[in-house]
Amino acid sequence: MISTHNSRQRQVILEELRKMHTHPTASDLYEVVRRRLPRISLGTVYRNLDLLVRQNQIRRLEGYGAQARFDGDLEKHAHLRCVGCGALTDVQRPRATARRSLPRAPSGYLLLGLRVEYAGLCSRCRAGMDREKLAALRRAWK
Amino acid sequence: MISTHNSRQRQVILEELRKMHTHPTASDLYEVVRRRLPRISLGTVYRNLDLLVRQNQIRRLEGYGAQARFDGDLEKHAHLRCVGCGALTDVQRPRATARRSLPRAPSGYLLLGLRVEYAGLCSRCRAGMDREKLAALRRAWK
DNA sequence: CTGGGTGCAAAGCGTTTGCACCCTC
DNA sequence: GAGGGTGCAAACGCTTTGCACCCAG
Repeated sequence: MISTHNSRQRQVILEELRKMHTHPTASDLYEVVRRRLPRISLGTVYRNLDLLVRQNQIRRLEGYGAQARFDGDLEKHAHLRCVGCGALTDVQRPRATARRSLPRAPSGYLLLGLRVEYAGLCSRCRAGMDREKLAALRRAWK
Repeated sequence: MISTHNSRQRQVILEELRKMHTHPTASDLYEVVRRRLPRISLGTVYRNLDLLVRQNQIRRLEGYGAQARFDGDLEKHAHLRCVGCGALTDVQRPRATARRSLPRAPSGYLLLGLRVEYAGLCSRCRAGMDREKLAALRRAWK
């Protein structure tokens, strides 16, 4: 991780992301950063998030849902996503899913690592869900 | 999975997806289906893929990269994604990442399951990559 | 004849990019 | 004064949607 000079905007983006534990989208973060830098543009937020990801200073979380989310915490942890509302929560990754649980790589491939994401329902989404729909969800994830 | 009547278009989309093992995007599939139904529209492909996903007849694969990909194979398996070109390959999921490797759910949450995705480099992408970049990739996935 | 499904085109939405300007070194 | 970074707005790419039409039951 080559640490280059950070512009004021980049610095603030990084600080704010590290403070948040909600895995914000680019525009969530834009709203927060705007309180300190009222003239910043959304484009700048995107550009700097990209740069920070490339420098391994933050992580981009992709997966269900269209929008990318960002994580300022580089410590090893997994995410639990509510399949109802999309909320992301940090969880400890169980030992069983350690690095050695890699499969045999198909020929020619170099294996780098794995990503694990858990799926669940937060209490709110669980409450507002009828029996039938819940059963369908359980079946889909069986 | 309530099996309702499938329109001709939906039937062909499902058949063609099940034949393919490339985890096509919607427009990949559109091109293929078009050979059998020249007047079909991309919108119809999207609508039917959505419907089939909701009916648990196929799976939508999301993750790195903007485009969703679809999988007609419902058998339990994991995917290996080339971080260079985004290609997806099926891999057997090692036993270590079985259902029981679920973490303790945060309070209020109902855990449904987990998704595992492996990251790697296909031979082509590996070949065209300099030492430095490869080292950075290894670091990022360590 | 009725309703779900379709083709078409336009709109939507998150993200990227071209460009002129503006700092900082 | 040179070059990276910025604000702004337009463009982009994938996906969704409104609408009139069509066709099977």
